[in-house]
Amino acid sequence: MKDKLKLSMPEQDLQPREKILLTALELFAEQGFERTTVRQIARKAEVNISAIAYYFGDKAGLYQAAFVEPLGSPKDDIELFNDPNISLEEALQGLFSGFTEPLKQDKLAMLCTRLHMREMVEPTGLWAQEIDNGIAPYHQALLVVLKKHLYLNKVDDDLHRLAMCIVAMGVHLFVGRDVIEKLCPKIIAGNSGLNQTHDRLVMFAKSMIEAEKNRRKQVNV
Amino acid sequence: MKDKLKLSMPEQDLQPREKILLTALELFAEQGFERTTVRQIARKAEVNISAIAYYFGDKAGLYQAAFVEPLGSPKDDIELFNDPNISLEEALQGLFSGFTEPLKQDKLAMLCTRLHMREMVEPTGLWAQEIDNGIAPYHQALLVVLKKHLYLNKVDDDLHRLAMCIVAMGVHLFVGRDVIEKLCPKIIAGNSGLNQTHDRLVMFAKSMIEAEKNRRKQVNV
DNA sequence: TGTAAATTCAAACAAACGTTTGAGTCAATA
DNA sequence: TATTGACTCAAACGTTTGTTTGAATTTACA
Repeated sequence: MKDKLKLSMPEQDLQPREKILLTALELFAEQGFERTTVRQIARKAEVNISAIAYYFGDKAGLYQAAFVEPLGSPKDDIELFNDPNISLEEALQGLFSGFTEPLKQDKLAMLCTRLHMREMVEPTGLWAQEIDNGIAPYHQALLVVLKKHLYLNKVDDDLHRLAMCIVAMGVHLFVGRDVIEKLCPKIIAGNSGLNQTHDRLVMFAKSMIEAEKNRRKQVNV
Repeated sequence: MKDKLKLSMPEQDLQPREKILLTALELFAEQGFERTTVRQIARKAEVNISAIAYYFGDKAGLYQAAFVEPLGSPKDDIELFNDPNISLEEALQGLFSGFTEPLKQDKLAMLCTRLHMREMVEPTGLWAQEIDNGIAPYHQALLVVLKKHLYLNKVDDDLHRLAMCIVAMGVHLFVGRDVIEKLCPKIIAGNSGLNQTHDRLVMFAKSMIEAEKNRRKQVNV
């Protein structure tokens, strides 16, 4: 196992390997895999091109490392949902924190999230792995919480629709970032604005769940 | 002005220019600008490479043409919102139809929408133009409808948040397509499934608007 | 200090990219 | 038939891409 990556972001006095990794993470997250060249990474990281091959084999290996290494496994977050005593409010708080917290201060977390979101739209090949290990368990955990709070005994398509719409609001904070920054930047800029956005997401999610509950009540009469 | 592009999708017996344009639209929409090569387009369209330069100047010109030509201006859709007599229900129906209808049968409309959504995540340079001409007016029109139905006299950040969350659900049908197809494909496959998704989106949006209305009521006591 | 491994470096590599060339083909017109 | 303009084609262009090379340099350890 490699040493745990230093989480401090001042990108100076880092070991070459870490400097490359963080620079690559930033460029991949901002520009995507194709638009980012190894020369650009090497230049910005102030290392020789061949250092990339030396440490990571090739560009794809670097991408994979940037994708996997900086963040630990997301299982901790998922266990949050598995707690049977968790309230709906708490579950939603935790869910959306995964989207809003990275936008606050932690540049590393933000870049990691951005990269993972990008993989959703621009699959590079790690996608199949990511959807199985990262997204699907999350979706399943959310389904379990929703199923419980709607008093259902099986997951149906409409529950999938509800889960998808709830997650969509969080995803959009990253996917639609450029648009948001142009149209209403304040809602993702600064801690207070983000906290307020977080509260609204929770509120909206709760209202959607309530609406779905009512719809099912009406259908079952 | 060029002749209007034929909207029929059987890609045979088309003029070379149209064949290139439709093939490029498909590949750009599926793979993005960078991953799509002019050779790939030429091969799939069964034309010589240099035909692309002949008809469109260069790759960027072809992309621009594929981005702009197939769809007319979206002003018709926006005028839908400007009707002062429109109900909230109708406005939301119209809004989400813009996302669900292209997924039904119309392959051309679906590719166009996908390409425009992709531009949001992977800006190529047309982005600034698209956000000004395509997205911003839409967002503004939605804000007007929401403002009216919440009885507000000015647009504030929380109204932006509401609008963003509503739009996010529609956008996610395209941005998260691959994920959806893996986790719950039925909600975007087939007309009946899409119709049901459409109805849920409207219902969720209405519940979010209601929640926001109640929140403001509580704040103002 | 001496030796071997680890790391860095400038340079070159083949392949793929977008683009251009110039001869060639075809249909229409005079 | 001769000529023009629209269009097609195989081939080559110059760049940039990711990758590799092999010698230099630094580091670690006996």
